[in-house]
Amino acid sequence: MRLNTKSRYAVMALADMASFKANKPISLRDISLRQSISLMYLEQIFLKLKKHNIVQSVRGSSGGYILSKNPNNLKLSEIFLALDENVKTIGCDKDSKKGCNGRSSKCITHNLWDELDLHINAFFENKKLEDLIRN
Amino acid sequence: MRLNTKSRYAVMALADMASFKANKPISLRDISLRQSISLMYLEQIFLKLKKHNIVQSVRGSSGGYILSKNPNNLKLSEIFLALDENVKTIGCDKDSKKGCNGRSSKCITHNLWDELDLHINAFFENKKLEDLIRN
DNA sequence: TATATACCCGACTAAAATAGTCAAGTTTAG
DNA sequence: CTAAACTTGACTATTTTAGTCGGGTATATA
Repeated sequence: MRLNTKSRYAVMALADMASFKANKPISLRDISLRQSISLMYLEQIFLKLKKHNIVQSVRGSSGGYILSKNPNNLKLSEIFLALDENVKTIGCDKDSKKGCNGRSSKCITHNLWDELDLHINAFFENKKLEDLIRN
Repeated sequence: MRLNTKSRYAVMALADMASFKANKPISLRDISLRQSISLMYLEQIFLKLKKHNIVQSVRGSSGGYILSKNPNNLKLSEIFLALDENVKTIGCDKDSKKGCNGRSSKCITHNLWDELDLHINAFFENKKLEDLIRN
């Protein structure tokens, strides 16, 4: 798998929004300042979050973003999915039916990576955004 | 975290050795052919495995490698450790006391990555090489 | 003893991924 | 009307990955 800064910052930014509980839209500029994340990078991240309907945008002056869901109802797995990061371990090509590593059948470790994926995805399936800010 | 081909190939190669159960040392050339892994790359991998005493080498003609332990006693976590891959999620700098992301205190998602590490490490702690070949 | 086989090991490199930046917008509150 | 804030695609430097290369050393066996 591959957890990069995009995923990490996305979770940080959303946790920031959730803990802030503003009635107003929250601007990326504010999140940028509070969480020490580059504004331009946040824009890139929120574009994806918006496309996956995790946040909604309000344009114009005094605009910003608001969470589409209640934090106790937003699974972390949804966030990773939005960033094309749906926790895939490097390993065998899941799509091709052709087997692994140029071989004609499944490789000896194939099932292992499948299990690992399940294990990790289960972790993120069971974590809600709310869990991060309760503490 | 970061699972790369080195870790993956290491597990494949060791599983190959375990399933072969030769009394003779097994040459990298044989493993290379059976598992479709470059010989030169295997050499690099086995160097590390040897340093961590996961395998032992027999030099010279008709030499090769033998497993140092019984496969039912070799945890996958040991293999990853040998390859400097002791499952670290990208995230906050664990060593520095200085907090995360240039901030003076722990970031809002700090505990999350700690938990994830534990979750993944537990998976590899509980898996033995034997588990891969029984099936 | 010759020699082929196989381990040993550091240095190097091409390709891919990451972590952003930049530029040029559009929308809308005040 | 203008400043704040979102929108979007393209671009790029740096780092990491996934190996290769080359020149060893050791030893079983013929």
